[in-house]
Amino acid sequence: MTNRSLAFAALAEPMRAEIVERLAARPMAVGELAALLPVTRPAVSQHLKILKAARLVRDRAEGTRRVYSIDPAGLGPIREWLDRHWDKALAAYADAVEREDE
Amino acid sequence: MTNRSLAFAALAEPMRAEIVERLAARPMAVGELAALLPVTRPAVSQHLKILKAARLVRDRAEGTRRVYSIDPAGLGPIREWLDRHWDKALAAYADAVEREDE
DNA sequence: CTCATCGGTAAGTCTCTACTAACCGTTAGC
DNA sequence: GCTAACGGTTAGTAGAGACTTACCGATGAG
Repeated sequence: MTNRSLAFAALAEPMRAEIVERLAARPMAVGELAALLPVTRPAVSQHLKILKAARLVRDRAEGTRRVYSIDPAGLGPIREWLDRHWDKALAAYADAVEREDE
Repeated sequence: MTNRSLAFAALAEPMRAEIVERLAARPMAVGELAALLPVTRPAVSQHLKILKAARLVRDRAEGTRRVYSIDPAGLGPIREWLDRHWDKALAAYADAVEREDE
């Protein structure tokens, strides 16, 4: 699976999207996140594992706690893919309109 | 489910991402798509239904054929969401760095 | 060293989804 | 009207994944 599909799949899950929103506001530890969300800590841990694989979050050790924050790396590929294909679609559309004028 | 989550979930499926890529190159009918992809026509039809619900594709009738093309409408919400939260994350990060200097 | 806290992992369950085969409605040409 | 082509829908199945409880390793305080 491509890294881009990993990122889309990660963000498709509403709970993971909310985790990203929380971490975007400020970095947080796992237990802190779990306390704010309607799921158990292991569930949060599993979501973070998936977000990390998609390079959407990073983590750093801080004593026994692991503080997670947004990783900008995963965003690039999906932004680029979206821009590329939608631009292509618009170009193809403009092309079709032009051809109709003939 | 939000429209944004619909769009992310739609694009998370590799087969649907490929359908989007094909349609970005040029609008196509359902059977035409199915002939190019390693799945049956009903599968393509179901994928298109999901992409249409996410407003990522449109369709127009053309005789008995239905020609599908990219719909720009679904792109906006996800681009906006990505930009908003990643900008916020970067701002929060800059803020944290600044606080460390104290 | 001991014990509590923090967090990742394993096992099991339940729901969701991607797919195929079979069917049905609709349009176009003869 | 009849028939063929096109495509959406249904029913059924196999696989993925989101969640919980229970467990285990690692760090830090006393």
